[in-house]
Amino acid sequence: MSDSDPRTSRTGRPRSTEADAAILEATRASLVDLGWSKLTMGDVATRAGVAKTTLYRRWAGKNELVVDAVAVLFDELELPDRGSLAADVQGVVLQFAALLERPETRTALMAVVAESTRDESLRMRIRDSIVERQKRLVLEGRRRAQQRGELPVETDAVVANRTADLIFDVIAGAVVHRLLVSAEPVDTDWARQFTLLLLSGLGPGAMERRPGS
Amino acid sequence: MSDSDPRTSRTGRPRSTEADAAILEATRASLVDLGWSKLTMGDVATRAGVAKTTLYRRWAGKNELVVDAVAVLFDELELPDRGSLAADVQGVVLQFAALLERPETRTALMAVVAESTRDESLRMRIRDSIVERQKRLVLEGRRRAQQRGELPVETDAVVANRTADLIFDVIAGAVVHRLLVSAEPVDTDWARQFTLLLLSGLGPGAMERRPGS
DNA sequence: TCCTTACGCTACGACCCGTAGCGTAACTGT
DNA sequence: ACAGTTACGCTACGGGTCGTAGCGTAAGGA
Repeated sequence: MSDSDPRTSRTGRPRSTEADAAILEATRASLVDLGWSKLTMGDVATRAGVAKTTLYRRWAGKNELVVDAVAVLFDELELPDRGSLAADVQGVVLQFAALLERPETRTALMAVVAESTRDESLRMRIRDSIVERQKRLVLEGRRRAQQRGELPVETDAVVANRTADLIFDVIAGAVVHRLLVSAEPVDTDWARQFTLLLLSGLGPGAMERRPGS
Repeated sequence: MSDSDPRTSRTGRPRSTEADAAILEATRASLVDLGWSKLTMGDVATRAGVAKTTLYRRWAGKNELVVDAVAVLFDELELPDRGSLAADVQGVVLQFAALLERPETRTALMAVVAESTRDESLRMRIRDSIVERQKRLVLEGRRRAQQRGELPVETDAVVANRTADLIFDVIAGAVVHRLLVSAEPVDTDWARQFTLLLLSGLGPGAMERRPGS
């Protein structure tokens, strides 16, 4: 976020929160219409009904602005209890795919990641506002599976954390790659096949001990 | 590639192949130094010792140029027989990771993918010059595993193809996500853990029937 | 009321874009 | 050898975006 700690500045005119919202909304809209490369600060300012200088007072540039504009979209991901680990995984895969189908998300995510390869602070910004926030889904899903007895209870906290990171990268990575690189759809069939692979692996006999549905 | 079919134009001065190579090389260099957003056609031309107009005679713009400049990097991936499916997977994961560690690759791949979300022809260009070409690794690895008896021989060709696509997305996606989004290293430990997950899954008892290290 | 900060607006030099026009270079067929 | 054809390097151009500075005004706090 554009650091707006109320304790830092108590005096003077406060920053307009409506402007903040309008700018982020305008950024997403502009992203849909123009795409990343043709998105300009001037255009966003016009759409938001705000002066261009106001944008630069809050964000250093295009990168930071877009990260903030898109980060909130990921918060809508949820993990309703579907009764089994397989169903939960499949559900979150389809949800994540639906999120990435939205033009502002797919465009912005990849573009910002691309830019972050040369910008350490931007990379951390992405990590904090997007990646770390969504690991909650993995942790929640695993917790439930353990309660159901579908997964062994991890004793070593370090190993447990590493495993959660791994699973997160595998799920998110596979969906992103399928959708944005391979350019193929993520439908129910694919989600089911992927879930099966994730739970059972492709080792010998994997296809025979298939978990429920 | 910049369509250079020798049959189309037999007469006149031929296009300089040295210039082609110099331009692609200069593009990669500029990508390393400046990153995607600050890379300009003029800069590439200067580095290549070529007129800017020459670039536009061969490529429509930045996107197409960068795709061609980076595509060849992926061809260096190989799959030497390491004796087991697990070892083969682990090997290709590390190789792919090493490729993505190179600044020109990581920057370019993500940037071009981002741009492709709004450009159908660019998406196809990526699919053909990068994605499809590298599926050979999956097919080769599975063929070997089947010969060793590690995997069942697929009878249905359609299913077999779908599975190959899935595996490709999972492997490539996980590595890309780990490196570029989560911004964590892909080392031997991670590769081993990932391989174990891919082969055995995370279902009940998966960790006990681990395949040969 | 004074102080402080945010806002909208305008203007600016710097840079990059993509194209046009020109003269020259390289290769081909007769 | 010569004309025909295509690629090249170079220069110049209008159009657009960048990021900043300066100004007067608006909105809160002491």
